[in-house]
Amino acid sequence: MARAATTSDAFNAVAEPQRRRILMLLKGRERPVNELARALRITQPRTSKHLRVLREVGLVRVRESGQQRLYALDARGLEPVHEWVVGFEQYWNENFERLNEYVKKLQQKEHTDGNRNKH
Amino acid sequence: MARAATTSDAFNAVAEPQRRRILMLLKGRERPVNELARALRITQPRTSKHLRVLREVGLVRVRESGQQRLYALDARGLEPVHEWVVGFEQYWNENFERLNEYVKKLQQKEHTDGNRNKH
DNA sequence: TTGACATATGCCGATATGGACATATATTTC
DNA sequence: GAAATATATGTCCATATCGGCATATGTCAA
Repeated sequence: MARAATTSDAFNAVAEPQRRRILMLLKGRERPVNELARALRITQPRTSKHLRVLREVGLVRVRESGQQRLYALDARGLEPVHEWVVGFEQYWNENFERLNEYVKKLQQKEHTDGNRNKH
Repeated sequence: MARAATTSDAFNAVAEPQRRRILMLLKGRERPVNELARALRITQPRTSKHLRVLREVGLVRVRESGQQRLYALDARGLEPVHEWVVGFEQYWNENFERLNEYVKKLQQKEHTDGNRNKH
């Protein structure tokens, strides 16, 4: 078996930088494929393929509008990613606090040493 | 060019389910490789390889302890992922609100129709 | 030194990837 | 119907992936 398919879940889908950019471009308003391709400066087929992945994991919806297909963000699929990563928020904050404490200790130590030298 | 290397950034690193589990197991306390392998029910070499990826993107730190190598979580690398996905939080909430509005409109319409039928 | 234990790495195989290109499909316009 | 436009898809390529297995490396203990 190789790597899990990108189409398997949102985690894999957003691992691709271009796809992350597509999702960001779709914030607020829906857009046709060509507009996305131009904005990303990538070919139209490539854009369509990224959109297909995003469609398959449910991060975008399509709407036919004449000749065009308008893609819209459906951010709900990002909730699992959000939940997962939020579960780590305390840990990087905690690390930050530990670092602060460490720096304080260092400063205290320096202070003590300085005093020792004076005696 | 093929798919972006998993070692390139945190987004790719956490796209792998086993690696996400490793990070979750490392919440709170550091663990040696074999313990992780047993917990995940995967082979030790596979575990070591996942840990290597996590090490290279800076999501874990290693500490030698005699025969063992203790891996510890370094969650700071998850901050970019957090920031990115938080930027979409409003959108799934917004969708939720839109759904609510839609339901309200439906109820209003039903109410109006009900009244119309009465006349 | 030898052996037991813990971990990392190298190689192989099957597969999925992202990109480029050509082309199929669908819609609008003339 | 034919041309123009918008999009999707199929094929080919180079490469990276994850997994298994064997094995190298490193550490401790007798």
